[in-house]
Amino acid sequence: MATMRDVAARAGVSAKTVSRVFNDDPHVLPETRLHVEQIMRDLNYVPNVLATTFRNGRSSAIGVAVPDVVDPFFAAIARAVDDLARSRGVATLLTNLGDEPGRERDILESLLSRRLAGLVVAPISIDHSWLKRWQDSTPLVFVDRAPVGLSADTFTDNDEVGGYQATRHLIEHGHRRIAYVGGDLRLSTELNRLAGYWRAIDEAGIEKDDGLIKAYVDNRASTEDAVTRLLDHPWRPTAVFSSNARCSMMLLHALPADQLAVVGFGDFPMADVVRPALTVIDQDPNEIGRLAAQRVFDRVDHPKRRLRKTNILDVTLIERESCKVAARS
Amino acid sequence: MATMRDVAARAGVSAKTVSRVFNDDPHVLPETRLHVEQIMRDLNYVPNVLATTFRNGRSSAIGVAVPDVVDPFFAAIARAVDDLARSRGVATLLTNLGDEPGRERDILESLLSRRLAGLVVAPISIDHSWLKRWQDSTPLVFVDRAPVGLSADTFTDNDEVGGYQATRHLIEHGHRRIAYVGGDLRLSTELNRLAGYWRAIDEAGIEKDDGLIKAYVDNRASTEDAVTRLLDHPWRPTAVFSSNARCSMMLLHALPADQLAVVGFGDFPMADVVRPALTVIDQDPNEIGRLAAQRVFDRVDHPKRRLRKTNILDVTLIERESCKVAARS
DNA sequence: TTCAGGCATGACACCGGTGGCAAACACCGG
DNA sequence: CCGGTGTTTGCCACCGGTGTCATGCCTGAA
Repeated sequence: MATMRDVAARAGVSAKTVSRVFNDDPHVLPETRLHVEQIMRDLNYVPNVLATTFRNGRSSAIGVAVPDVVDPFFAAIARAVDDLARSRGVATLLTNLGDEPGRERDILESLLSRRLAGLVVAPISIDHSWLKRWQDSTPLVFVDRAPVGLSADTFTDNDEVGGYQATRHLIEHGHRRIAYVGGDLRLSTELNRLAGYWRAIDEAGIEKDDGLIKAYVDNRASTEDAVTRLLDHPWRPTAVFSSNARCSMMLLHALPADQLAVVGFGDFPMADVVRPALTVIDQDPNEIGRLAAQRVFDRVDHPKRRLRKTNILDVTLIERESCKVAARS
Repeated sequence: MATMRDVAARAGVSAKTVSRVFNDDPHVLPETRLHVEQIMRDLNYVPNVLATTFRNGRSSAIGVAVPDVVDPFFAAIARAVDDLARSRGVATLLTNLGDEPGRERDILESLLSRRLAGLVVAPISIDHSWLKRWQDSTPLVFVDRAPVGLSADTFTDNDEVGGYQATRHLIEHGHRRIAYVGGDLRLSTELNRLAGYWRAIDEAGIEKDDGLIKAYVDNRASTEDAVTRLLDHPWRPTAVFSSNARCSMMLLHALPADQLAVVGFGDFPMADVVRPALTVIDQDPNEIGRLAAQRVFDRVDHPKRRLRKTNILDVTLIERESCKVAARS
């Protein structure tokens, strides 16, 4: 690993001159430049990014932290951020947050202490007040879920409206007994989607039944359990609103075909290929990622420009077939 | 952003003592320790990881570079690496390589110049000789595809055998006209799967027909084109071997239902839910990721231990239904 | 001839944590 | 009371680029 000083010594110049050559500083004699460039090639010189980053206190890379890259929704967000960053010649460093809210802080702080140019995060915990001290040095952009105890740039979907649309759509197809299957209700996304569900139920004058609400469904076992209970319910539902893509995918595994009408929150690969093709509320993760990355760069380029912090994106219902399963009584 | 020296000044000790407190050095008086810890809390001190990394020339994080995190196969590898690293308290930094082989070097070098503890890479280019100079300073582990022009730890699937098994399986179901649909044939994985295909075809005494080979299928348009051409083929195939999960997923979109029997290389979410459920060669990306991460740590812990570099993992056929579509003539 | 001004180049400090070594002090047995 | 040992703490240099300022040289107008 040759250093700048190694190159300098060989070339018979100072380290600073090598630095200038590398950074295309015009104040270098063409012949000096050529000579130094030759030596750099000879020694396979690669600058130590760490030293530069350390010196000026800021890296050019941006960070992305999502709950789980295996989830196609988050993978798409990460990919969109990467695409935009790449077009600006900036590297992207992606990290999994996992499913333990307690570890979120450690993971994010480990990213932040690398002095990244900015951070896009889809949070899993419910307290972000500790991030305050990082805010003035690093642009933070939240996606999917809003921060708690912190004011920061946020791009979320209109979860309440999505939940409402999905449920409303099932009601319009003649369903009155509509179940809700979702994940962790401490998360704002889940809570808002459930709120939208209740609003649609309420508006249609349907009697509320907590027995149809299956939350904290997040693995195969709990999904099967929820499905069994729903099908055994004394007044069995004819339709289900699945509140996230993970649940939808697991439901498709666990649910006997054509038993219940389904509308899912969040599109995913193959949702249009399964039979019946799944009707979904589409979230457009690419757009979220793109906007979040754009915002990071806006904040980097114009530190004091005032921008709307809270941004709620519209969701759209993609009608396929799963909503059309008959509402047998 | 308080530094160690800020803490030291406030606590009336030297920076070194603060460093010792932070690193649980036993040679600190308990009362000194308590006092310094108090000041650290007061000032919200967070150590600059960059400085430490820079100082000792090595970070504790490991890097993962894959073609595309949206591809569930690579996402699963990344996730498995992350899981193992996490259990050792090591951070993982994930990066997309994208689909331009020419950019691979820049992206990897940008990762490597961050002086990571190790790098797991699923490469997209066909020349890795330039990585030689990094090898003695950073453990490199290749997954999915072997490096070209470089000897390094490698964990790949037995692509040739997988291609053979898939094709053989279709032959056993009575098919004689079997098409191949795959991606970029410059990649060793694709090439080996095709080789396995040819071996099975050959062994069964089936006449070779290059018209049934559709390579470089990598987006929706080229998939539809390939399907159209295959169905219009004078001697139309009755089955398809799809050489990667991406292709399989696109084929499921483009292929009219029940027209052709299909066996795909690589399982993916929903492959068992679509109708007919897709028969696949299963690659177990979790195992690959786990082994690769394990190898990185082995290399870090025991720099001179001798280990088998080339590791080829067995693949297994998961029989579902798509292979059973009748071989109509 | 002289001095201002432009240009190529170099010396040096600095970013922040830490290894190596020495200093300061306590304590012990002889 | 002394040398030796051990413990706590501090000083200094270092990692590798780069910002700042200084130096030396050359050109051209006064």
